Order: sequence, then C-alpha cells, then structure tokens
Amino acid sequence: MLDQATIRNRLLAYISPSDFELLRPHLQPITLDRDYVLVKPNEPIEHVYFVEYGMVSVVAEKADGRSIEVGVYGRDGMGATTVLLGSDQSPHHQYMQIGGSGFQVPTAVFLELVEQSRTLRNMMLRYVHVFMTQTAQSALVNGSSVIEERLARWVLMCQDRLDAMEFPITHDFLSMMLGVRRSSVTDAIHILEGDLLIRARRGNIEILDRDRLVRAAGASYGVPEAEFRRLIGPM
Amino acid sequence: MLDQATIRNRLLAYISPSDFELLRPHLQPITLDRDYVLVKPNEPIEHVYFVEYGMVSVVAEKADGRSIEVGVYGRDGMGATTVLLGSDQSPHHQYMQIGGSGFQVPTAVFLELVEQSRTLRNMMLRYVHVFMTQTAQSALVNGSSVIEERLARWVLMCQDRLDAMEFPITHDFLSMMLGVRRSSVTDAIHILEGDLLIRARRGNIEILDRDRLVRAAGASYGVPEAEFRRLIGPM
DNA sequence: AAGGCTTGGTCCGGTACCGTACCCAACACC
DNA sequence: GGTGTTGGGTACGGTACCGGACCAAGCCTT
Repeated sequence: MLDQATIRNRLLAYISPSDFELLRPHLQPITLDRDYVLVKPNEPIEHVYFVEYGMVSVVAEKADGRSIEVGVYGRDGMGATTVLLGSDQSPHHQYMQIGGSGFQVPTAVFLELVEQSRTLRNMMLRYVHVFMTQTAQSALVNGSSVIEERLARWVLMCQDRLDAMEFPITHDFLSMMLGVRRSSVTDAIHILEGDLLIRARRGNIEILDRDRLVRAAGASYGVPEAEFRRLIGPM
Repeated sequence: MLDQATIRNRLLAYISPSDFELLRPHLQPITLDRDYVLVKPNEPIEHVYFVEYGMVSVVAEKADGRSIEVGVYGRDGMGATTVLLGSDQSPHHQYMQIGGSGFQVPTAVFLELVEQSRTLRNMMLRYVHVFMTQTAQSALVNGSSVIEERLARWVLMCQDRLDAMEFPITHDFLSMMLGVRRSSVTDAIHILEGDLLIRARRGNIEILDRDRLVRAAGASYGVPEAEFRRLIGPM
C-alpha cells in the first residue's frame, strides 16, 4: 500500500493528495536495472515512468552513429513526457544510466488521468518546461564550455538526482554522454581530481567537495535547477 | 477581416475553422522588425506570437556572457510556448533575427482559449514537442558537428521558414547563433560558397543548390523537420 | 592460480577552432 | 564627394580536443 509521504519522486510527492489518489492504483512498481530501455526512438511509448532511485539518460542519435545526451532525470521528474504533448513517440533514446527502481503507468491510463485532473496535468506540464530548459542548457554548454566544466555539471546533476556522494559510472559512458573521446574524459577527471573536487575509482566517481564543484562548473550549471525550484518545489 | 485561407502561419492554417474563429478576434497584427524582442529572459510574458513573415531566434545566455541559439521559428510555429506549460516566463531570449510581421495574442486570452478548446490546445502542444526536438537537435550538433555542417543546417532552417532563396544576415549574427568566432563563420561560408551551395554578399546569403546543401548538412538536418511533418503537417 | 574481459592511463600526430588584431570594401550620411 | 560606420577577408600563434592505438591495472570466472 503506497503512502505519498514515503515517495521519493518529487512530482508524485508534490501533487495534491487527491491527485495522488487518482494515480496510486495505477503505479506499477518496476525494477530499473542499468541499461533498461524506457523509451525506444520512434516506437510507440507504452508506459510513462516515475523514477524513485537511479537516473535516466535521454540521448539523441545522429544518423552517422554519433550520439549525445540531451537531458537526464531521476526522482526529480518523469519519463516519456512527450505523451503529454500529444506525440506517442519520440526520436530520442531513454535508458537507465544508473540502475534503480520506480513506477510505471500505462500511457493510455496516464493520459486519461491528466485529462481528468487539471492540477495533475499542470504539474506535469511545468516539469516539461523544466526539462526543456535542461535540454537548452545542454545545447548551450555543448557549444561553449570546455570538457571539465561540462563534466562537473554532469556530476552535479547526477548527485542532485541520486542524493548520494558516490555513484557507478565509467569513463566510456561519460564520453558518450558528453559527446567526446573517452580519453578526453579521463583527462577532465584528472583535472577535477587534482583539485580534490572528486575522487575516481574504477567504474566509480565520488564527490569530495560539492561547493567547489559548483564553482568549477561555472555558468554551465544552475539555470534548469533554478527553474525546477521555481515551478515544482525544493529538490 | 482575416481569412484563414490566406494565413501563412502553419499552426493557424492547420487548426480547425472553429478553432480559428475562436482565435480570430484576438489576433492583433504586429510589425516585427529586426531585433524586436518577443520574450525577455525571466520577465513575465505578455503576449504569445504567431509569425507570418520573418524568423525568431531563441537564445540561451550563460552568466559569463556567451550565448547560443537553442531554436528558431517563423511561420512554422508560435512564440512563447512556455505559457502553455504553465510558466509565465522563460530563461531564454527571443528576438527577431530576420524582420517580418505576424500576430500577437495577450497571454491571458490565449490561455483561456486553449482551455476552452481541447483540439486547439493539442495542436499547440504538438508544436511544443516539435520545438523541443529542435532544441535537442541543437544540443546534438553543437557537440558533434563541424561548423560548416551547422551553418548548412542553419541556412536550411532559415529557408524553410522564409521560403525565400535569399535573406539578410551578417557573419557577426551567425557567429552568435552558432556560438563560434565571427571569422570561423566567414571560413565556413567560404567552404559552402566554394562548393557553389550558397552565395554570400555583404549582409546577405543566397541559396544556390538546396539539395546539395541538405547533403552538406548531413545528419545535422532533418529530425525535427520530420517530426513537424508527422505531427503538424506539410510545411 | 590462471586466463579473459573490462576499464583506465598515456602517447602520437593532426586539426578544428580559438582570441586578437588589422585592414580593406561596401554602404550610409551629410 | 568626403567621412564615418559597418561588414567581411585574412593572418598569427595558441590550444582543446580528435582518432587511434597500446598497454597496464583491476575485477570476474572457473
């Protein structure tokens, strides 16, 4: 029996109790292991997702095979937001970057519920705005920041969603997320490590000094996070 | 007296006649000169816009002053879509990149109308999805394409929205849009000119061979455009 | 304990793009 | 017709990042 007070997901936590009651019978618990695919590009979306633990990467792929992360979410948001915008599919890939768990709701049921409750729909749409801001920020930093700044941003976004000081991730995956060479990631990690901002072990990154990491990320980090606080609530 | 059949804007053209009738009394014609600001960052949005002629740049700015374009629209879309998502402001700048004209609708009126008509709202939300796809594509190409590819993409997007073979734009503005040095733009233009894909005159670019320009843009161009055709209609 | 796989450190030459600057050509304005 | 302004061509050294490759260290399996 689910209790709203024990829910980690911020959207589920911040909707009104009556909206939560609407959703509750349809929240199917699901284990979300690393690499689990939530949304396949250009295929019908069967479920929407509310992550409790773990983090999802939303990835855009170019026809030539190169790909890059255009956004992430975890307990801050929901998966497959495009269904709210009237599209049952999306050109982007969504898969678990860091394993965890959450809930899924069949798309059709979810759409019916947001049609019933305006307040529920409004909360979800505000999150869409926040996610858009995050994607725009990715466009900005991909075009104008050096790798270690972008890496610092990614590590911070990761910590925000996992609220852990440490999480499993390989240089190889980071290179795909940031759209750079694997060894460029290694170099950037060494820079942050040299400043004692993080510590990297095999397949693992630990945050040592969050405040200084924020400074290292500079203007790359913060805008979507502020929009989240403004429109959804505290993290 | 406005006639839906003579409207250039694709959204206004593709909504149902009854939805158009809802909007019609509130469509205030407006001249949109070059540099006219449609949306100021982090300030309340008073009007939404439907462009008939010209093109708007949506620009994200970093605290350190660097900025980059995260999307464009013209007669294909609408301005200030964030109001549809429940946010009365946005962190991004929107201003006329190429002057023209269009309609404005007071935000409050527009929100009331989309609340009244589900079909109207659905069309606008589908456009939000398309625009998001465009922003994601910008994130992708900013991180993984060489300048002349990105330039080719920009020129194509511009032509799609103006349906003109020629339009006024300076290297300086392009450098801000692409987030690169002004002289890097000059170099990229020379490459495309050398292949006889475009011709550049002072403050002006002319398209000579659109098909080959699409090939020059490679995988940078096409994904959001396909989403537009799938969800809205032909351009 | 041995072998295989995954992950990360390092090195090479190469290049795309940078910051800055200078100058000239085109156009605008009296 | 002269002068100021804007836009574009070009050049220089510098650097961030690339593609590719190789090897060592860590971990997993049996």
